[in-house]
Amino acid sequence: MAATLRQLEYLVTVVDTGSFTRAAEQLHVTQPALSHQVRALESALGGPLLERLPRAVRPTPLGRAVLPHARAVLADAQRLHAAARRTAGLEDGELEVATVHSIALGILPPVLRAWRRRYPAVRIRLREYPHADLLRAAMAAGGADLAVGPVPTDWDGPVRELGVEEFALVLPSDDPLANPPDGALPLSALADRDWVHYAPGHGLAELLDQSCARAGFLPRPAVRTEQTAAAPMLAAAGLGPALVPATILPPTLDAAVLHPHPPIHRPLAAYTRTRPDHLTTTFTEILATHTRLTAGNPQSSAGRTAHIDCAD
Amino acid sequence: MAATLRQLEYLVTVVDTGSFTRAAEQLHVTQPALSHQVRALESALGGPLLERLPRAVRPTPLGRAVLPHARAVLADAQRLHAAARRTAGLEDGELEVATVHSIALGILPPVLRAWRRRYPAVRIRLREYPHADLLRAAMAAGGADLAVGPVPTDWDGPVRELGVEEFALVLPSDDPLANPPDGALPLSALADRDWVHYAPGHGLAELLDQSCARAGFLPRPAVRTEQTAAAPMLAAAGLGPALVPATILPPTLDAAVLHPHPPIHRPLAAYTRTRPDHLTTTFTEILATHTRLTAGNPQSSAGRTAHIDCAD
DNA sequence: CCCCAGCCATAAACTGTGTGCATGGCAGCA
DNA sequence: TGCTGCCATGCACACAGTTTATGGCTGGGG
Repeated sequence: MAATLRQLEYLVTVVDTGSFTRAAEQLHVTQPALSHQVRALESALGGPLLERLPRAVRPTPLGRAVLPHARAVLADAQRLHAAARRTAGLEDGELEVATVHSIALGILPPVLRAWRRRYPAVRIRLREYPHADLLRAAMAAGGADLAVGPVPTDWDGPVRELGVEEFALVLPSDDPLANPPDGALPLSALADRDWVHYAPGHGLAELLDQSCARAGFLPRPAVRTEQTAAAPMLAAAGLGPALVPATILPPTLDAAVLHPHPPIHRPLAAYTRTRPDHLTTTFTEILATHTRLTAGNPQSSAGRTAHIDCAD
Repeated sequence: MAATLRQLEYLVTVVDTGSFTRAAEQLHVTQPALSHQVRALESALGGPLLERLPRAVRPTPLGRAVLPHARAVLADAQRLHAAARRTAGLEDGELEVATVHSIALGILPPVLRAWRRRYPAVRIRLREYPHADLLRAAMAAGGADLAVGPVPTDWDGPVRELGVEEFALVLPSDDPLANPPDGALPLSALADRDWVHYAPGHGLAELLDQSCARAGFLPRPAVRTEQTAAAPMLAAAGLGPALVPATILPPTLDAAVLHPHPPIHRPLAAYTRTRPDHLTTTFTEILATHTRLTAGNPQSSAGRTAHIDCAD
């Protein structure tokens, strides 16, 4: 009833070689098999496609009408196979990566640069979420091929741990507390300050609140920003202290950048729902290699580091 | 090993419906058949194309790379089937018609006009030959879908007779023989004239020679033209008498147009190698309807008409 | 926690399709 | 005339596609 790719290939080869016998040789089938398939195609399309002359074949008007389309179908099929090969060989394709805003700002740019240098033809598509819980939910629902963010809770797919992300305190350069001994400052020293806070639902709002709660106070918000990148800028401008991932700080920021004491860390991971394919695996390797994180496992430093709930 | 059209259709439908179950319904197959075919396609292309989520399916990077090509294949296959339908319905396609020069000049133009009015989308491709024997040989060798010309000798394919083509004598208007009684002139009256002849190998050269031989003389050529259409013009200009198919005479020719006596006819036919398809048959019907030929069968008038060898 | 519905995968049996071998018919050539 | 080349047809077999039956997993509701 419907034409098959094989039949179309047979027809085109018969026309190109000018004979059933030569086409059969070229296609490594027997002449009767070929004859039978072309006949079936003629039946499917409603009439003879080829006129069988004593020493040649000749396309009929119907055959001539159909031939260019047959060639197009076969060319498309070849492109399909070529695209599959290229994607498998990391010479084409697109990977969808989901992450939280701060990681998109801090950790991923150098990783994407390295990726682009190594696999220039494979595109990366970024999907950003304001909170690690939203990231996790979206990932569970199929929102991307790979998620990069705080280690997800109750995740039964493969998880690749990347290391821990450090947080920094940002104050104006001329703040009285801008130069503490060894550059470390307890959060409690800023208990009476108004803070550069994050908008409700932003993962770092939750992290800030919890960290301050542990230091015995509730941070009063001077301003709430939805943009992670704005926090250090606002702190530098004197709106109040900000707690930000160290990786998002611009190198040229004119501000005091201090270590919270005790340190505030957050373990990060790359995770997928199912066993990742070659493309996803390769990206994860580049990610692990080029990520500017503190090496180590939060469990091994649990005795000396504040253990925080992982949120963005 | 190789993807099949069916597998590609299955893949695209699963992606478009978002589920194997719905795709199976839409395609009128069972879900396991669909599952099995998509699996086979994944095996053929070297990896998973779809990620099976609990309530959805999601294309993998490989699947996403392949999908546009799969759609292209299916679209071209649809165009192929559509082209076949259109050609069968005389809404598309191209017919190759072989003929001799004089018929291309005289009989075919009004036929092609009528064809174009009736089937505007079906193109006609003309192949012209100087001699009916060349036409016949080319047709035997597959040179066109349909031949229109003098009835071929020893032809075992289908032959459709179209009627007989009359020949006319052309003289200058002021020729002493320009106004014979009842417009008929025996060829012998022009025995001492130099004639507008045709180039060697031109079918009408042979016809002229034979017609004159029957009248008892050999025509001396004043000029030999390769162009059939030039003959009446040269005769009108006074180069000598010309014998031409009546159908090629322009309506506005300033010349004496006489009937040879006895009349010179030539039976014409349309012929194919094998049983013609619908397109060819329809064209032949239009040809038979619109051809400006003398109705009749050369056999029925054999007693009163010079029977000539058919050449162009 | 259990039950149910929805969804996809797998196995086995059956049906449909593609292929090779054998054979025959036709045309062209020596 | 005989031989070769070429395509079509018939039959048997192997492979591919499909259905029926079954099972496993997830999510939602009681």
